[in-house]
Amino acid sequence: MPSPSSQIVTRFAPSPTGHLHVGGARTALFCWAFARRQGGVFLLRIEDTDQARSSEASARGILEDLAWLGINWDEGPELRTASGTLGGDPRKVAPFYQAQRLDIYNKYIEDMLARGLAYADFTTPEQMAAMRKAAEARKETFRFHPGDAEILPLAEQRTKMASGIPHVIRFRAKDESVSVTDVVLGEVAFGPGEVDDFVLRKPDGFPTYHFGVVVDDELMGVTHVLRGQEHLMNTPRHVALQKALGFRTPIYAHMPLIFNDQGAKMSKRERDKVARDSVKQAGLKASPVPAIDEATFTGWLGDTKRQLETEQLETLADAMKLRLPEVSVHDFRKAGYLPEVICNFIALLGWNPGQKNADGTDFERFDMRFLAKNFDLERIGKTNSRFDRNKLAAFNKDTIAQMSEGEFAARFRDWCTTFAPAFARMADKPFGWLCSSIKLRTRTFADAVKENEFFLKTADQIAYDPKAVEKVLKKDNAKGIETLRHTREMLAALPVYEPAALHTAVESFAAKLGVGMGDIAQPLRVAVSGGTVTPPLEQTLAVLGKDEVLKRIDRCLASVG
RNA sequence: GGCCCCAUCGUCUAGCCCGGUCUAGGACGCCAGGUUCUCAUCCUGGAAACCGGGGUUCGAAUCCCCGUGGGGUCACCA
Repeated sequence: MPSPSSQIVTRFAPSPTGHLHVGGARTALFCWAFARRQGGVFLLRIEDTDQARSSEASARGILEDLAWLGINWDEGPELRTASGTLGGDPRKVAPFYQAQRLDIYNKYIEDMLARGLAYADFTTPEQMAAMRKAAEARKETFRFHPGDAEILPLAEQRTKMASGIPHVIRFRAKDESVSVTDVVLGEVAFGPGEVDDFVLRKPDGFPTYHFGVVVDDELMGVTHVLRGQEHLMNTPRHVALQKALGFRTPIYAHMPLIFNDQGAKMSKRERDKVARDSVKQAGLKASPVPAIDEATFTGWLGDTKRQLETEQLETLADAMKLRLPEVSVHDFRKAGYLPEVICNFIALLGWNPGQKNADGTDFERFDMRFLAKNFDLERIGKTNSRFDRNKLAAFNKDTIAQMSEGEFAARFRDWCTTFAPAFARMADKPFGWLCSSIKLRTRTFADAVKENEFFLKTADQIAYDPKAVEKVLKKDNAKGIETLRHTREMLAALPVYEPAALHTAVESFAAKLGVGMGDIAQPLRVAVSGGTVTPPLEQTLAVLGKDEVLKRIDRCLASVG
């Protein structure tokens, strides 16, 4: 057992303003993996200092997404899961919600005020904006750093604060250069004046991100800060603050960023864009779903900057049978990606194990245990990467293909329970047949459901694809229809509707007619599904059952022939 | 624009730190062929990259400089 002082502590500190993003998930994963590898502690802290945007619901959602991914935190808010409770406070460093730590921050503010490390600033937002604009007009970078003479004496600051005048508390920055040591990037130097008198406490009494992070990381004993490179420019501020307060400086590791396929930042906006574009293409003038009111809809349609609520957007997409690009962990879950695959894939975005398989191919398929055993900071790359959904899907497909049929059926059913209840209601036997027939052709659960919707329709809901009808049934003097008629008789006489029996029946029937399997199968496919693509014939027929198969053939014969 | 980071196939990357074994390897995708009742799987083959320019060196994808390109960041948001 390492002594407490040598134990490493990592932390993931999301702000609860929405769903967990894949970038955030990767940060959490790396923090988790590093802590595991080092035998340390992985802590979760909720940075809910933006009162307007934070919500308990999204904090909860983030906890659940992390738990689903298998990124288990040792300390932090508690969450009960099927396999136990996550989180807790063995070292007594709670609370883990920053909004509950205001007293702590204020104590440090008091101290800094008294020591002249910080000061109350009564500049109004309007004045700030004007100064910023003036600096811009002079083509200068705006930095708030008044001369000593412009800062009120402490006694005067206190009087004004006591009288209730809105103010912020600012850090009094020193005019010196700051050097940041980063495990990934190396030494990064920032010249004097780069750190300005940034805000520590907002007018509402809540700490800013910078202040909360520095105080909490110190108090919670965080030794390693792993975060995205978008935070690099914040680091000199944090280091300056730590110095002023006499805190330790943790070891920093800034990770490369993750972009979408277009090379832009992955954001919810992409989803709005896809939905908006297809609404426009469909020429819709009003919302097809009641969940979105008139004004919201037209406003959103006309303004590319506007976003719909997550719920609204999803309802709209469902109604239009649209597939939105996934950006949050929840999106991927809903689309039917496996949590272990997501972890494997995002781990590869910016890190790789640097090992080869026996056949010389790169070793890139690994599980959480492997990460917990082998993850290191040294192999984190420096270059930003694009999130390739194609490759993710390929990983997902391969993982599914390697599952046993039993495992696939269980996990698919489990997913269907929440995301495709109609499939979850299927009886065990047909569901099993369906699963064994689609396992090798399933990329995601959502795709599987979409491709196999015809199973759950009623005979009269089947829409026949005109091209398929022409090619398979009507061509060559309706040869297909003729074959279908004969096949119907054979199938009507068949007592057992199970894959093996159906297979022999169809095969020997084809032999009897002196035709190939395809000549029998294709007309049947069209009759039973409306199209030319279905899982293997015997399973398709078995899943549907005798009554349904005959009903569908009859209807097809009646409406096509 | 200031500051900062980065740069190998379309994409993710190995190799770079400790120059030669790199006619630069793998994966996803793509193309062609084969197996097959459709689709898919599976098998075989293929096209595909060291951003540019200077150095250093016998020798550079690997080290240095400049250029170019991309990205991040400049909040009383985190």
